[in-house]
Amino acid sequence: MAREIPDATVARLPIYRRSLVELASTGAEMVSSAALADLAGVNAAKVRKDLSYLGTYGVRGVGYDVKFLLRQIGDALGLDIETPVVIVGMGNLGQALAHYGGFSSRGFPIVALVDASDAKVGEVVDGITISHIDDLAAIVDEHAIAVGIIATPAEAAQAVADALVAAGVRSILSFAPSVLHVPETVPLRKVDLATELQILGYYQQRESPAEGGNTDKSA
Amino acid sequence: MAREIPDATVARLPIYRRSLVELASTGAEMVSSAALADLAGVNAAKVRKDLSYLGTYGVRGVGYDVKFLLRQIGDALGLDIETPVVIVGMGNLGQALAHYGGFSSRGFPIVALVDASDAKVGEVVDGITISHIDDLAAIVDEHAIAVGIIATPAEAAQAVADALVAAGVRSILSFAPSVLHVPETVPLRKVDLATELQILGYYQQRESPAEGGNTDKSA
DNA sequence: TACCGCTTGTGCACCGGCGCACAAGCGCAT
DNA sequence: ATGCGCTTGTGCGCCGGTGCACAAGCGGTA
Repeated sequence: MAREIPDATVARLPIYRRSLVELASTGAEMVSSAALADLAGVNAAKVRKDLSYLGTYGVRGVGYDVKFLLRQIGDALGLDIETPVVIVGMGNLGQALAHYGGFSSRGFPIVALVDASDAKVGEVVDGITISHIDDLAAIVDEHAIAVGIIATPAEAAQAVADALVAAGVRSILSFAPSVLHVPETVPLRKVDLATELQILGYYQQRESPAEGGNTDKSA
Repeated sequence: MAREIPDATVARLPIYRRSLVELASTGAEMVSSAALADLAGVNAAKVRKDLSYLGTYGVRGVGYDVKFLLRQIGDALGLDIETPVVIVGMGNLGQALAHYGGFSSRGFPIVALVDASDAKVGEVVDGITISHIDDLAAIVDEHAIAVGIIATPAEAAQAVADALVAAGVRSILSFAPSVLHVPETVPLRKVDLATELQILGYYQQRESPAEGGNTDKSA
């Protein structure tokens, strides 16, 4: 049960999952590591090794059971239950994220929106009324919110992160272009749009022979 | 001149840059690797080694010249000139990205917006009129666009990527949750919002003692 | 001029990840 | 029942990245 899954593998599991969902919708029952590797854009050996961390469920000479594998990956990622999310910061990005359907459809329903500006509080976005950040703790508690998304300007990000942690959120996804400090027990991931472009700039300028150095090197 | 900067270092340069801009605005002239490391949330030795790839510009016993370092990093990332960007896909995410000021302010002005839907074409977002995707090649040519941002649904992403490459875009940033294939000469980076949440799900479920396994492990 | 404190630059050992390549093993056909 | 083809599971060598720890070197002071 207490399997230790390497970070690199964890980062790929959602990709496999996506590919498997697609496969399942075509009616496929079984899939080989080579076929899955092709869909996910990675090496076949890597697929096999990654899946072996979930426990071994492949059948030699045949492949993997698509549905079973989907359940295994879902379990590993904790997707068996819905994980409520709050978005902090209702600027352009926050509003777009609120409208973005990809979260809810993948088990991360957005149940609350929060902003610091009185002008925004009370406004309704995508069916949810924006609350004031001062009420964050109560909101997190009420909806049993596990994940906080930070979509504020950089200056506010650390204070928001602190507030989210204090309110009991268990992990954080930040879009703010700043360094954040959170307790070790709170997983934190950062996505910085401008940084991504700057990285591209380097490789583009070099007429790069290689990929842009992403976490996953897949094409 | 033909310095080979490791991928991991390139990914950190924008972070350093951000920290240095902040520092410069406080009037600081010099900065030590330790101070910069603190701001950027990384190890001091790593900072020194990273900067050494730019050529050596630190002074022992003193530190680095903030302005000079900023220029060095800017040069390495190709930020000396503006890099025009086109956004493809004017759904929620595309519109948010169009409004997001962080791109233009960092040397990546958004000069064109494109969509496949006739309903959207002609609409004005953030001062730019949405064009039809069929005109992509002409638009890229006219504005000398170097970077394409894909903000379409997964199904359309590969076709858009192909069109961007054919139109002469030199690098691509994709937000579509799908695997994309592009020529080796075109740097590609991917950001998948739902994937990020799923990864968090794993660590959260494990009451992780570690960070979320980001590309950069900094706090 | 000589010394001292501070900071850079880097050699080195370690670690995680990658992917080749092969043995182990399943199922089907004969 | 036997054998064959196909696919998994993994050992192993390799490579990039990391960070400690130390020598090299600058500037200010006496």
